[in-house]
Amino acid sequence: MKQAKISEAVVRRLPIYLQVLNELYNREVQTVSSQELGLKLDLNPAQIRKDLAYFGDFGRKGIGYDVSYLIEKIQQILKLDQRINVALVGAGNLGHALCNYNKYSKDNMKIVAVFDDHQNKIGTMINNLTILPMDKLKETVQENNIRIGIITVPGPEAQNVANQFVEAGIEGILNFAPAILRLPEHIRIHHADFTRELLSLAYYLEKERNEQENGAVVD
Amino acid sequence: MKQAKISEAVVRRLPIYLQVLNELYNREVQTVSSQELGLKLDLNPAQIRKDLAYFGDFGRKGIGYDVSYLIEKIQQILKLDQRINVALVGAGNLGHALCNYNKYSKDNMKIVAVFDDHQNKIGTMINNLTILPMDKLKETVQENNIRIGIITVPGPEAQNVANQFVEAGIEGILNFAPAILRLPEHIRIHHADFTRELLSLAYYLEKERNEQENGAVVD
DNA sequence: TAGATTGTTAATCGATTAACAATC
DNA sequence: TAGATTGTTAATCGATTAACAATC
Repeated sequence: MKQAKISEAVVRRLPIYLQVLNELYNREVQTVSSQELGLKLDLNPAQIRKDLAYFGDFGRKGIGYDVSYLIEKIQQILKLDQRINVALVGAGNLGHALCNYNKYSKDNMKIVAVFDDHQNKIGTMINNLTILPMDKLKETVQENNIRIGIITVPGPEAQNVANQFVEAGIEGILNFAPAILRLPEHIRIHHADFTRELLSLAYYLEKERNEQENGAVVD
Repeated sequence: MKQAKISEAVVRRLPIYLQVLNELYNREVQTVSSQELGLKLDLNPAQIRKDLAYFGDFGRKGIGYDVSYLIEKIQQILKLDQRINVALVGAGNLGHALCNYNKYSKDNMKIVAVFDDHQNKIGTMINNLTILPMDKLKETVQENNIRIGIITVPGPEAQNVANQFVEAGIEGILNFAPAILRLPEHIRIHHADFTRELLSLAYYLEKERNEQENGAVVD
């Protein structure tokens, strides 16, 4: 309802709610109940209600939630109602992919600057953005009110890039590099390192496809 | 120590341990304590010890953990000691990026087939892989013992691709598309949808302005 | 031996779920 | 009104952390 300490688990579910709500909106569904959302997302309806109730009374008893109203509210909570400028370092394939995503995004987060330190890339274009050299990072971040930095460089370079982002005054970092980063307390960092997801996925595979008698791990 | 129910939270930390251990290994560090790991990863040392103890007695009292031994053990736990073949659908920039990663990976997970349904892409190469049409998916998966599928197509196509993976007999899916997927119970799905990370990151911006510390708000 | 650090049990903390009065 | 569904409190479940005997 009011200000309580919102746990990270709750915040991480908000974008998921937003995703399914957008799908409903596109199908012109007006109203949805926590039960229906729970079914779609494999979540407990009570959890969904509780999550949303941290931020306000968005639903109507006996009715459910108005889809477009709830979308609007969650966008506000996630600060997507304000323009948030993003910079990206690392103009490889992954960097390209993220910049492309830009074009289709209808929310207010935009990659507004791309950096790389390879001479052959500097000055070339990704979509409508010119790739800039790293020594332009700080001034660009500051002049354009850039608040989030995305790192798509190889692992060993990631810490260095992160440091430069911090130095430039960024508030949050989204890191795609397979690396552990050390950052000051006040910088928020999220990881989008797909190797983590891929390796943990492997854990859940069946024991062995080829039935080759792996002795139980006992010593 | 033995077989207990391992929680997902534990499994998701294993790749992170592996990452930091690999860094230590590269710096030729022989031994590491849970305390040191905890410092690097911002995790409680007791948690790290407990996580590892689910799978065996890997450490030595008074000494710590042997880095290369622990790497080996975690790789076994994650099934990285066996070859795991992966297929990827969606040969865009993101697909390219993941295939490139392949080259540098020294573990046993490999993307061995790439699919796309755009005529202009079919037959062209990514690294050493020829892009195949979707109607070759099932036979390729089955003939090559492919167990994991990666989805890097646009959101609206993702469910369809997922269905085809399931049909082909895949065990797990890593989904990069911004979409909610419905899948049978027995299929493990992990999300690498960066929009989720990016939107939840936005939530944490601008903390400073909200810093007005109003104590216990009760009504 | 003295110091360090594990593996593990017990205590704490936090998150999820159930239940239900309020109410549309 | 009767049926549905919220917001919220209380109960449950699970995960994290502290503490410490065992031992290298």
